Amino acid sequence: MDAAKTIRPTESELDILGILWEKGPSTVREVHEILEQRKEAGYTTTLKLMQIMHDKGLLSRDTSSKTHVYEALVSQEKTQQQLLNKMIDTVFNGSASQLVMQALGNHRSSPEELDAIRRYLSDMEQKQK
Amino acid sequence: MDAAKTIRPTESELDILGILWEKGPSTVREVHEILEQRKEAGYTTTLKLMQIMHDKGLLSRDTSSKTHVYEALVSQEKTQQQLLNKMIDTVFNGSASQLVMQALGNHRSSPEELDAIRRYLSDMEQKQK
DNA sequence: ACTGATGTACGAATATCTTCGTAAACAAAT
DNA sequence: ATTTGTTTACGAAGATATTCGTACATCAGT
Repeated sequence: MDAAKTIRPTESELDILGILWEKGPSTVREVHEILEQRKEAGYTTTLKLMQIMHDKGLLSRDTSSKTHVYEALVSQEKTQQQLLNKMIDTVFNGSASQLVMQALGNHRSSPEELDAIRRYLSDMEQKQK
Repeated sequence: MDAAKTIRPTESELDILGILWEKGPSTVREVHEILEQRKEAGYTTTLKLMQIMHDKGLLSRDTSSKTHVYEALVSQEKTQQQLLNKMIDTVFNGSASQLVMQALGNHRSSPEELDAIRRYLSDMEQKQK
């Protein structure tokens, strides 16, 4: 199956990846400052975590200046797919549409978002014909 | 925030919950037999896991006969919501629609499923008016 | 040169998850 | 009654993840 390695970030790693995807390349302090707003965390904890992620190949690191700059090496899209598929399989009885409806009902999206989804569905319909 | 306890099943626990949601109340052996088809697992491992889940309050247990019968105590819907929200927050930049489109593109759903989603969207539109 | 602030490296303690061996209880079959 | 197979209970080892203290390096301001 996946000769391309499976991406399995832990919870904490995902938190950090999320920040890096949004902010782009960042220092430990920048990541930490955002992380702190969401959860209790010591600075060295964040540092260690990011070092481990670098060891695992999840992050790249630019050490040219004293303060290192980290960047996500795994793509957000691949990770999303990976997690979605796993979730659909185990929690949604294999049905993607079940997941979709749950997601829409839940977090009620803005009208703009719903429109985007409608357009997306129309496109898919076109292509099927 | 969530005075109602947060549900945080582990990976393995989710596998078992998935089976119990689908099959309903089951014995360890029944669960194990299905689990085995998907992954390497020893019987006592499954047993232990289910005992732990019972301790945690994730499963109920009927011990009236020698062979105990377990049942999921956490609802599939609540768990789905919980996991979805977490995922939307960390991996999808807080955008439910981004998740939805990724899910639809991915696992391409059957025409019937897509129709169901369209109907669902129309319903939402109605209610907004 | 000293001080304080900020950074990395490292190691280790803690917590959590996962796996399984072994023992004891029990029932069915011989 | 003894054996065989199935079950639960228990404990502990092994794996993995998380947290943080401490030491050392570096730089800016005094």
